[in-house]
Amino acid sequence: MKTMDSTLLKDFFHRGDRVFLPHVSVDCAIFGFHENQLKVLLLKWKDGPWCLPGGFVKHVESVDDSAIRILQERTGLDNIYLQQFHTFGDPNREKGKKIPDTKSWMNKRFISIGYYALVEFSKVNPKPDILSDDCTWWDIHKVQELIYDHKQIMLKALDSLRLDLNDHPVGYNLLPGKFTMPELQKLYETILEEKLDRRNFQKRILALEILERLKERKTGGAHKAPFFYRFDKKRYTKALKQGLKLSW
Amino acid sequence: MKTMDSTLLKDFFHRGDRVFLPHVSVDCAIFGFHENQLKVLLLKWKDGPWCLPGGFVKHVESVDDSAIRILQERTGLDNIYLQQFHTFGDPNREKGKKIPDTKSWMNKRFISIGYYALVEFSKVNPKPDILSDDCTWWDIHKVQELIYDHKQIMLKALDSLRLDLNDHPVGYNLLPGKFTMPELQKLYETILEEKLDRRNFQKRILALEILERLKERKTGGAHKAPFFYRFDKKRYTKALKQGLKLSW
DNA sequence: TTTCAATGTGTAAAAAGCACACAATAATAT
DNA sequence: ATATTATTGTGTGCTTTTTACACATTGAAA
Repeated sequence: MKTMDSTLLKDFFHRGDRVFLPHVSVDCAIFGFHENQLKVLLLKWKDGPWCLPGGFVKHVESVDDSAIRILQERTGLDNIYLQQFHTFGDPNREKGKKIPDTKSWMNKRFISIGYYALVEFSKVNPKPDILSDDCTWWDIHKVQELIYDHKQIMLKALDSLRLDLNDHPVGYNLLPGKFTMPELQKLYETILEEKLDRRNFQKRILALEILERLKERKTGGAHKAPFFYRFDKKRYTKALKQGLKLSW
Repeated sequence: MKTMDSTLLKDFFHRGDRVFLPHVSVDCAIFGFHENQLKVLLLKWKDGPWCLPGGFVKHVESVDDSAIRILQERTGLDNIYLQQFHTFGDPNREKGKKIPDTKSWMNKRFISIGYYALVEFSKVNPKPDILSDDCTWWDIHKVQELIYDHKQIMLKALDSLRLDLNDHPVGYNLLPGKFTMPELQKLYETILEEKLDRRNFQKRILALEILERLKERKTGGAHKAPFFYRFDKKRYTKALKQGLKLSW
């Protein structure tokens, strides 16, 4: 196994540019929601720093498809909510880059196309890539130094997510199939980093007419049992397409 | 002159990739406002179709700087309002591409980073590039077929501009130093493709507190002379930075 | 059975958005 | 000169949305 890995790796560094476009990469900020906190999926390079999951664009592959492939490989999920948000093109963005093979295509300058993804935390099966030996969730507030400009990319992804909250509903991609109103509110509060009024939040969200209240209540916690809700997939999709007019 | 041009051109096709990154291009939708219409600056390839002004990224140049350079070359202007809005990465986006030199780097697949720019129409000095023989303003509604996916890029730029109207003021970059309220309103109406109520528009815009009314009025037209206004640069810049909360 | 903390629901006040009317005026026509 | 006309400047009441806040209900725990 180890031999195969290192053969693969050597080949990748040596002539990866036969498969992938040189100078172009894709980086993904994958967000999940767990225990009332927004999490981001990070990789740890073998004997190196943490970074965002990323990869390269095949010669006959759209950039969107590259992102989809990368996400599939790291999370095991298809059909992920995905948004391209910015392309990072500073020639010094990979300061400190040091690939063993100095002549490798990998040692060249890369422009990176940033995507953010929203996934259901519990469904993700984190898997490291060929360059890394760890792949785990981090609380977004506990993320320290990341490689290159990845911290900046992550923060811009978060900003974009916040802005998107103004014209897209987001819960469908981050919450389990059924959830309570307080849970949905916590999600919004976490993304916005702002406390919202419980009653007004409920009114606003229900006014979108994309939620369906179930007969079932969530029991187990102390205190009064809240109702479960689920998204009306059809109305939700419609709302996504035509855009909402919220303003948080 | 002709010889020098063709030498340059030949060199550009042959070994332009010594100067520029392969596979990466920048395309710009440059918008201006003239005679109550939104205009876009287009180039016409020698014996070919119309296209957006574009170019390539030098090996030691940020993508933003490439866009700034391209804009400078086409318009003669520095300090242009510039927004990166999307990166176009479909492998078939340049369908029908046919560069004479089949082995040229130019014949390879390109991923294009889209920017839109807002400029003061009257200050622009349109200049064709090495590949084109015409560079002129087009009414955005009269733009027909463009090369590759450039029409789609232009439309997405317009969409992005419309969205940006919700959190940025825009007039400063598109209007002359002093202008009347009806002129500013026409600009908004043109971008939004929607008629607005004169009185409510004025109230909303003035409430932003980024305008300064001058003593002077615009004379010459028939009927009552409207006041001139100008943007308070300081407040305008502040509003740009911190973002507005409009919703058109 | 009482207590506690969280949920479900409603209502009044404030703010923002919207529709609309009338007076003032600069050029033009008479 | 004078009247005409289209456009600008300004205000006001109505409607809708947002915001602030109160009270009854309820499931688990003490």
